[in-house]
Amino acid sequence: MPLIEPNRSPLLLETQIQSNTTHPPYWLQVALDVPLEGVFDYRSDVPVMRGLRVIVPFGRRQLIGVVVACPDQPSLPPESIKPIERVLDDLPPLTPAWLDMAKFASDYYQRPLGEVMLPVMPARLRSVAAYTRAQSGDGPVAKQLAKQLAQLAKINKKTTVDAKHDIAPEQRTEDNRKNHLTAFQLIQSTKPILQLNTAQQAAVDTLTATDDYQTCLLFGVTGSGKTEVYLAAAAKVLESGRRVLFLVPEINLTPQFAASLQARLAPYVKPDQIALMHSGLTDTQRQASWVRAAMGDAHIVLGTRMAIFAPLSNLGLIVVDEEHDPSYKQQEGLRYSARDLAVWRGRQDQATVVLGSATPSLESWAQTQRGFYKRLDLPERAHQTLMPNIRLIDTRRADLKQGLTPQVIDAMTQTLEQKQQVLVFLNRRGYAPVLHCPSCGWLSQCKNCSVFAVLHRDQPYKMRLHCHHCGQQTQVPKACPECGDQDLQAMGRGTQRLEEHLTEIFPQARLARIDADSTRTKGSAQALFEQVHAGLVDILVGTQMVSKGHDFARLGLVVVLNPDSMLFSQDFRAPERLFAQLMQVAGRAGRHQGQGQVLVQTGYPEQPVYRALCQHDYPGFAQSTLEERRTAQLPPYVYQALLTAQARELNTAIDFLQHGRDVAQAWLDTQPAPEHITLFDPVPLRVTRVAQVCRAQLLVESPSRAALHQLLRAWLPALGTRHAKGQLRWQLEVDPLEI
DNA sequence: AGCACGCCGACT
DNA sequence: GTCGGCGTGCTC
Repeated sequence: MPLIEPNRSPLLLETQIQSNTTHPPYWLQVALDVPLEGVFDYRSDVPVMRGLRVIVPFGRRQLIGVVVACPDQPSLPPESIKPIERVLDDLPPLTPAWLDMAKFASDYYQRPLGEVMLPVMPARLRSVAAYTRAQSGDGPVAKQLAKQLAQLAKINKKTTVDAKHDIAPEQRTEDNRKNHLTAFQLIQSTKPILQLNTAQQAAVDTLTATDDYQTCLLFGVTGSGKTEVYLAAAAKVLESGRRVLFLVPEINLTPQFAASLQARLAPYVKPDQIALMHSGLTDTQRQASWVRAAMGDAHIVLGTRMAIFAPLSNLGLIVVDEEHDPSYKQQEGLRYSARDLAVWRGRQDQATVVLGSATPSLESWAQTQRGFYKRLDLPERAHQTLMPNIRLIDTRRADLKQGLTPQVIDAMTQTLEQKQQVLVFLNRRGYAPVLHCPSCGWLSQCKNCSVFAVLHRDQPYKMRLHCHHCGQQTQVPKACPECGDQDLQAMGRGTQRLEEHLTEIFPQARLARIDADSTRTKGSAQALFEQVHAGLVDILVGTQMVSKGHDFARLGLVVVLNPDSMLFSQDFRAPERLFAQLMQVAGRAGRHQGQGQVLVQTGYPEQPVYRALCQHDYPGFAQSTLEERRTAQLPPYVYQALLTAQARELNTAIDFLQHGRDVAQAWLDTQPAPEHITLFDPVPLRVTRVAQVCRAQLLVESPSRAALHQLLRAWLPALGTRHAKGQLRWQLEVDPLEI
């Protein structure tokens, strides 16, 4: 018994049965969440639409799968094909466009289709147990869905009767209420769309000029009003009845964004038509959002990378805010880039895609130069505030006091005298990166990992050693484990130690520290940020946590300490990341009045990345960096895939990769143009061992995407699922961000 | 990945 | 005599 009226969603009309067969048995291809290549054939007595979920027997268990095709003929002997158990028709079928996107992701990232489709759905929509617990009929999910759908109907009715005010919270389910809470709180701050400046208006005009596919790169410095452009474009798209998908890098940014969407788009979208999707929600909340998207009741979906899989139809606009942010790349399971899928989805759905950033990824920048993306520039700050003044302080000949140059201390003193706030940015948490014995040279190495255990001081005089890779915490030894010397020393500086030093230098100042340690408990980050906003903090010490999204009204000075460590990593993308990071931190200064000051303490002031930073010259930086990438044949001028292996013994991993390399080489030797592919040698990762497991990798490169994927398709099946007798795991990453 | 079958060690 | 260790084999 369907829980929704058959014609409630237009999707049901669009997705007619694909099969030409008009009599049973009907053959179905079903994608299942199992690590096996391909899809699985089943039979059914009734026709089943593509995109519907079904419960099927699989070996000795039952699974929920998605019907992806209804072929005329099965691909196996019919007698070996089992019948499906049940059709789940509680939701509209996933649209052909959605299924196509999943298929694309499956091919592109080399994962079985079912391992793409099912894990992106809320857990209970893919759990057999949730459907079969109660006898034949409605399991908990069905009941829950029925409730959610009834709620939606009620909301829709209410909002049409009384469109001005939202319904009272007590009429909602608990889940819906939680989902909407942040937006409710800010609804009183409703403002109309602001007057746009010329550049903003031009950007909006371009974004809304076509109903067809286009990708635009919105390039605008912090404070140039990118959000206004998104909102104005979204308003136009919503007005035309199409849906909008907003992607943001982090969960923390969704409440803020939800509030401004709701406040500023009030004339175009009702609060309950905005659905959130991110990993901070409970499964029930995610399910509610999923259902609203699938039913066409969500006009805006806002979320982190996972939201790219929202089952929205009729998409008109996809916004990817801070498109350069590495968190758009999933780092386990299906290793997708939500930004790249957004572009693909936009083309599929004939929607406009807007990628926004002050420091675009060089991949996206290169796409504008190739003419694939349109570049839209917002050259100035929207509220006529000045760009921050960025200066480099050379630490090489400086007389450092607790790691701070006299210039920095003077600037901080002045800023504090003017009753303005100072942000000191140090991307290194803990007290000190390593504990050291001066007499024998012992260092606090983690025993599970090939890194140093970091010294932490959570309360005064209460130290411990903490490994940031495996999480192990140990007591600080009273004496050197090697030579027994009792004079162990903390080497270097983390945020905790910096905070201590700043208390000594500025005893009258009120300090706060925001890093992963000080914000461990739920709500503490919020509380700390509120203190800063309320002016209860003079000096804020923080890691990259403080660099995103937050707009500090009274911040006059930003000090950046020891950024060089970020520059000298093996990764060719290090300068690009450093530029983006520093630009973002610098952008926190002086957003509301006066000119913000930014001081960067570095031992390498001649590095091009710092010079470009001082000039606020992203285009120049991008130009020269892309030139280097072209010369060195690095992305975006070549495409990469990375095979990584983990095993107890490093050699097990290396041997597996070497074997993989041999297999690939053998295949290449049969090809007409093997020179298009470069196979590198297997190498241990920079941090070779983590939690007693050794990791190694093998890089594969090609200037031709097609050639690379041709290799991957031939290669992966030959690597085998289980390998070696010892535990060995491997995975492939297409377009790796870090190598 | 699950889940079962299948043969070898210390326990009520 | 059994409970349970995890090796390997299969899943439309």
